[in-house]
Amino acid sequence: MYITTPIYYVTDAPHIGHAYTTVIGDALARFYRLAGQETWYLTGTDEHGLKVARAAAEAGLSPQELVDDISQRYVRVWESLRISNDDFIRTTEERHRIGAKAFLQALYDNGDVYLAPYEGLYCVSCEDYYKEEDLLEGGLCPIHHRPVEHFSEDNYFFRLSKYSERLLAHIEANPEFVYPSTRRNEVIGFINQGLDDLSISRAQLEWGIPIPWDESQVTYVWVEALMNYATAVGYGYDQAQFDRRWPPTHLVGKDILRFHAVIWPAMLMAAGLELPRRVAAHGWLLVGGEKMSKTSLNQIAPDDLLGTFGVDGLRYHLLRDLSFASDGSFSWEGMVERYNADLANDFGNLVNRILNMVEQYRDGTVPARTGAEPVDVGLKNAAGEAVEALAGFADLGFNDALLGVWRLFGAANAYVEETAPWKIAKDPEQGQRLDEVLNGLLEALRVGAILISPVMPEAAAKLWDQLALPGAPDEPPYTETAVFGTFPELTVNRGAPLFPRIEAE
RNA sequence: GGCGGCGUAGCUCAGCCUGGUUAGAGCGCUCGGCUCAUAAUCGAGAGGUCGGUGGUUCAAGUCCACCCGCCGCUACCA
Repeated sequence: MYITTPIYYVTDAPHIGHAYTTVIGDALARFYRLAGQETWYLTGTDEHGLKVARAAAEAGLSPQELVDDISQRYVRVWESLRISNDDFIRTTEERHRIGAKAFLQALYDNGDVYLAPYEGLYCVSCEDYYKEEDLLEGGLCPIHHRPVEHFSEDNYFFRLSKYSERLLAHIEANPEFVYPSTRRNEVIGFINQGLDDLSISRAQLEWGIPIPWDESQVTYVWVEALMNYATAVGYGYDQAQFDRRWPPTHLVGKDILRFHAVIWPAMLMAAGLELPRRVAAHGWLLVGGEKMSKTSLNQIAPDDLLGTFGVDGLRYHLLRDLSFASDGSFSWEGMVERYNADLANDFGNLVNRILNMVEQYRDGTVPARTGAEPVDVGLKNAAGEAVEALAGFADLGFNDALLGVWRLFGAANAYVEETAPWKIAKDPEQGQRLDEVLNGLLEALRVGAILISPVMPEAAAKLWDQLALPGAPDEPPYTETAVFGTFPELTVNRGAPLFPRIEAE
């Protein structure tokens, strides 16, 4: 399973919106690995184009210096969020340059590229094109209130129009190709209104990848950026790797769906490559709540949240409180509520109370069940259902799947109440029953650690350590390791609470 | 304007495609229990004219029409 995020444009510092996409991809990638599937997770940075060149000039840096700096920031943020990407592609890398040129050449050789004048209304101040209807009265630039110029240069065009029918046919034949269905409708509507050919080169720009057959032009940044998904896995220089990884599953924000669901597939058709398995577009992260409404999404850096919620708290919130397909609101209050209710109370406290009882009543060591005693089926069933719920990750149903996993913790808490170990512990004749109860609870924690590992790798690992289990919670396949059985006789070591409660100010 | 979507408990949402027991979940709230635990946990409960009107049907949150409110897409700003 080859999973990609968009490559992020380096004029933007990493913010919570980038983190949302990347955390989703990470949870998905970790899920597939946990399921035992070979998985390759790619993210990276998009580093060419006019805006970068301009930003570098403003900062008094060379473009390369600028992109080196910003791309490193992304690398560091993903490390701090425990993103498990297998590769990080930068479009200024040689492998991308080689691959992109090969890709362009393939389009050219297929007869899908031609030279034609690119005309438009151009504002010199903006250094940008406008459409007639976007201008103010009298043909003035809406930003600078200056007359725009009619501008024309020869560019290479990709015959996008040629692929309308085939794109529609593919989308019709593959209902899962564009997800969710409302976005699929938008894409179909867009194609139906007719596709124009796409300008894929720029003559007045140096910071980019030259057109292979005409080095006086560089590739239009969007077109070049899309190719990263192919060049990162060997296109044009390592066919064996490419064959092994392709095709990808693309995770994108709804704002860039069209590039991934129309332009990119058409390019792939022209290059003779298999289309992506799926292009999944998630909704926006809207900023609500008092503390954050004063600032914009762009200014919320993931670091601002890690101090209070921790990596796992942030990751859990992004996956549990938001629904992939629709927009969701992101608020400090919402995060605190969710953290306290699910992580501190339901889960963290469960871990703490169980380990505490094991230490108090059994000095940290509970004998393994012999198998002769009846296992309490309710707890075992709850674990089985939680394992089934996790499969929802494959359909991007993270919030529902997590709700399902949390039912196991609810069942374990209820089981504690029902069995009341603190009472049994006072009765020497019920020693065996106490062992059985505690063993079942430890086993529930062991299963839980496995199931949360795609979302909360840190907490999963800590819990695993506290349980003194060998190996790691994320060893595949979970469909076998997470089967509820007997917890081995180990001496647990209760650590600090996994999720200390956050007190409201 | 065209195309598409949404409006269900205080909050966030599921259910609607394939009409049919007392409309569900999580959080919040109220009451009760418990005391191993991070004032955590367990149980019970309150709370909804399912945006409005009309229609189809033995039966509509669920299908149809219209209306009101909100939102998305309608190409080259990563």
